[in-house]
Amino acid sequence: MESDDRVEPMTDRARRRPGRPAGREHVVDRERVLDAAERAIAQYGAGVSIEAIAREAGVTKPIVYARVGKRTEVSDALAQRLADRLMEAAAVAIGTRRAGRTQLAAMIRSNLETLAAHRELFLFVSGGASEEMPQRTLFLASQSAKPMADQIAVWRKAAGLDPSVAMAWAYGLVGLLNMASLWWINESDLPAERVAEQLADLLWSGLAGITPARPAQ
Amino acid sequence: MESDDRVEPMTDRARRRPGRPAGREHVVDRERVLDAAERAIAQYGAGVSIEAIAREAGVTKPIVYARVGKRTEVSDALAQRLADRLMEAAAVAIGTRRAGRTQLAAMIRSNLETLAAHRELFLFVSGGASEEMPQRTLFLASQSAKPMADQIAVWRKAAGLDPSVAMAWAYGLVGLLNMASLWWINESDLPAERVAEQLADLLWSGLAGITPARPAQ
DNA sequence: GGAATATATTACTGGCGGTAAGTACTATGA
DNA sequence: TCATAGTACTTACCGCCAGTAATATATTCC
Repeated sequence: MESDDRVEPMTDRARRRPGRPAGREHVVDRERVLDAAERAIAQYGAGVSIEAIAREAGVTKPIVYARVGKRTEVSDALAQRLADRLMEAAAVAIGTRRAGRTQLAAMIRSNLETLAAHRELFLFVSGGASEEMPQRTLFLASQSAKPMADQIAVWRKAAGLDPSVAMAWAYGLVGLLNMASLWWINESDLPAERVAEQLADLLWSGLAGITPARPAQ
Repeated sequence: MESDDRVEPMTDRARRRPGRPAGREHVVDRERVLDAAERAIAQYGAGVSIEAIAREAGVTKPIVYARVGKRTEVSDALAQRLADRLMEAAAVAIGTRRAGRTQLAAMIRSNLETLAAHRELFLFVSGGASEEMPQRTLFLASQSAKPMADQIAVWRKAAGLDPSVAMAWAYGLVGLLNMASLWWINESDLPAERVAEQLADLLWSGLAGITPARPAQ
């Protein structure tokens, strides 16, 4: 409700006249636009408009299209950033730990906390909607799943087991982490560490222990 | 460019004049609108417009709003239907099998096949976008996760184990099934049975066996 | 028969994604 | 140095769609 004096198509500060600006470089490059997109998403939520992203970057809408592309392309670029951040955080969390249950729990926890820290970005990226959702969701997931699948295949081979499960497992694990994170972020007040332990229990030991193991039921 | 004779706002067949129609019942009820929504989604994809849904139902847009509500409410109602269908299919697939790995694989397979059969509906429901995505995705997930969590808690208690893992596990499992299904539907040509076996391996026995680490296992 | 009510359609508003048209600065060649 | 081409912005616009208001016709109640 504030500052609605007339139509103000550009950002309040830094109004620019039409035409080429004085200087020889782009006024903002692709990375700056994406930075601005992240800020705008953090501020306005996942439904943020391209116009708002442009305003945050200090330019107008067509510049966003020129530097990055249409909405889905913005989303893909940010998905890449988010996936990189997840992998990086996981690497840090894993640290020097030996592979095993403890390492797994650390990885899950870092995933929970990283997604929580980039909550709206996560939603923007996974909420593209439109016709082509499947490709986009899978694209996002594949950023994390592909490397994971490689590692799984290596381990399985080393253990003398069938490595062809790698893709299904990797996508499944990514889905598990995403959904559990979404749930934890929105509806749970347990500490990240505890949820990570619970999920590590499931993933490390499996469900085998939970059924009555006896007759009946 | 064909058939652009005037504005033709209603469906081609069954044009209706404005005003209350002759008869005392609603011309279509809520369930019919939702049926039409499913057909329209199957035909036009997840990005289908409300107008197209109305047309498929043989009515106009405001009727959809009167019977069901806005787009997110249509999506929620269909999410409920899809969740019911998943549970029902799972119950049939499980049949009389005893709880165990085989039962788990049957359940996963039914999930894969049911989602594949309702591919576009699945995408419509999980692709709402907008500001309130988290609540909506979780709402959808919770339809499946809540009953699953109850069952897990029962089993864990019966086994003398901590039942507080139930929620995290249930949401995680739903996420795993959804993502793996999405991957399988779009990118894999393995038979459903094989993927179900692979995922059952993971969920039943866990990851414990895969690390090279030691003779652990 | 006429007022009140119920049930539909048509018409409109607002906003947004995406693009075309217009404007101002820079670079290049005579 | 000046004209011409090219570049990098802005404004203006189009089309589509979600959601709602205004309107038209049928039924019900007195």
